[in-house]
Amino acid sequence: MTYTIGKVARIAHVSVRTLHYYDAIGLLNPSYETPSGYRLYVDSDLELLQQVLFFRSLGFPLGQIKAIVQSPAFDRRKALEAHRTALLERRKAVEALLAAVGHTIEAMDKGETMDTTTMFDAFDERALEEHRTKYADEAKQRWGTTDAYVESQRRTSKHTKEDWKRIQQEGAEIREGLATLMDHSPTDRDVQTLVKRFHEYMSTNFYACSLEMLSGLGDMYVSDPRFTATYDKVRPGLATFLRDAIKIYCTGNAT
Amino acid sequence: MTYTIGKVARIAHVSVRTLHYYDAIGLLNPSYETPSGYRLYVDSDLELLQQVLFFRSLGFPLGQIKAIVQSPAFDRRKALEAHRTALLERRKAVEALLAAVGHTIEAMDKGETMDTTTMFDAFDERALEEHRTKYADEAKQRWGTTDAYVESQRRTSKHTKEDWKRIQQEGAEIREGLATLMDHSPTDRDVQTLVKRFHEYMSTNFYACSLEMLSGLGDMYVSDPRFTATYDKVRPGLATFLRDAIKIYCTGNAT
DNA sequence: CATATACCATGACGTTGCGTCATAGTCAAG
DNA sequence: CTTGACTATGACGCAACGTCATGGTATATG
Repeated sequence: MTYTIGKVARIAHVSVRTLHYYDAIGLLNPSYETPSGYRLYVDSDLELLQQVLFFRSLGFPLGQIKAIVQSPAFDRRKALEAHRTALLERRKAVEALLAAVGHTIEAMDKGETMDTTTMFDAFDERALEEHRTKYADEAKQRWGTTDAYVESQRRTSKHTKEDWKRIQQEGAEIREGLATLMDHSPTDRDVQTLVKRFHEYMSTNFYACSLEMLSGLGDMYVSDPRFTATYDKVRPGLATFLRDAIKIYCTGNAT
Repeated sequence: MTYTIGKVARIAHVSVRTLHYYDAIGLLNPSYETPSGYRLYVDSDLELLQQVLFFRSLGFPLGQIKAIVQSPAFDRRKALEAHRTALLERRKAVEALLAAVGHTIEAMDKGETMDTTTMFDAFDERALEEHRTKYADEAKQRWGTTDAYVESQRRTSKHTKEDWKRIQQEGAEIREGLATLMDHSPTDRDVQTLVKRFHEYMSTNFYACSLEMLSGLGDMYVSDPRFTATYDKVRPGLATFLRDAIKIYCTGNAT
């Protein structure tokens, strides 16, 4: 019993184009063809197609499916586990996006409007939020408390629209100040004074910031593109400069 | 102050190619260019780029980003909500894949091997599982019990490798039998006898199957491509035929 | 001032899995 | 013999760039 391409399409509920494509990429070549060049599929072809569709339904890319169905020795079990891992990562990625969108909506509720500057804020604030949560999690694990978390919640959620404008203003001032001092060494007295102000600024407006957290924040300014961009836009290299200055500040103030 | 494309790329941490692309699609056109055709970006361009990257980081497609950043009147809030909905769907899709992969791995553990026939089983079993769970959920909602679920778990998880071979064998027999009777009416006595056997087969080997559930199963054989393919491969039109026969069986046996 | 080097431009192909024409040959029925 | 249903190949389109390839430009240096 042989089937023309259209019949196969109807039986398996795929489009003719799909079968054309699978033939073209060598995933499923019909066993026979008529003198006039029509594709003819047989039962074993249909079974192979079922397998293909099965793995497709699990989200495997066609390239892998080809490897899986065409070599019986292929370790399907391992492929499935690996695929599961990949899917878990995909889910994590989507969840990160969801969190980001959620934070943005929140930020909009606070600011009501969305001009250029609040944009930046929302952008940076997301990174900041992640940083804080990360530390809060670690703190929770180490000390079994959620105090830091609770406290920080209190601090950022109480800000009014006016507050935000002021906070953002002061942040810009600090950045500008640092930018004009970039020709000096990060150890420079004036620079260190600004870092101190930055530390207080963070602690006052965002969340109680230990020296350790501040240090981590400095690293993030260099490693997280969201922050780096904001700082480097004021003056290229500013992010790195601030991180170095923070490191020195933290070392100098360590108990 | 103007920036060449390379500088912008470094500041914003994107590739030159990306800026080329954004220029090409009209998402971000530099404000000036040198006599020799070099792109020159100004500060306002950088700010626009920041906005673009912001929305990109939320997972928006560039086409939408273009609309968002280029018309100030655009309702960003609504766009965000809509995007959130889309992300939720994406997460659901990934989770469905994860469940499917999980089921397959389980099925492999049961069968230890993965020949052609167990493949089908895993394929169909997934659909079956979804159907059962759906009904279990509804049952839970209606009667506040999880009995159906628990019972089915007991029923399917107790099968040995031998059992599965037998079950699969009987399933094939029923399908074959129905296929040879397809020229008759679905109301035919022999057909109805086979449907009864099918009902018992399902109840014995899978889960207690009320007439209502059986009827739903019949619908699924036509609407869910995973089942339809399995049945139509035996003989095209078999899925529909079985559904019709099931309907009649259910009507005839209704209390 | 000529050259080496770093930076810029445009063009085009590759990626993933098909959908969607466009053009043209083939087959069975009336 | 015509018509309509079906088939074939070929090629563009989509999303968001990465990655050459080819060639002009700006700048620092010997």
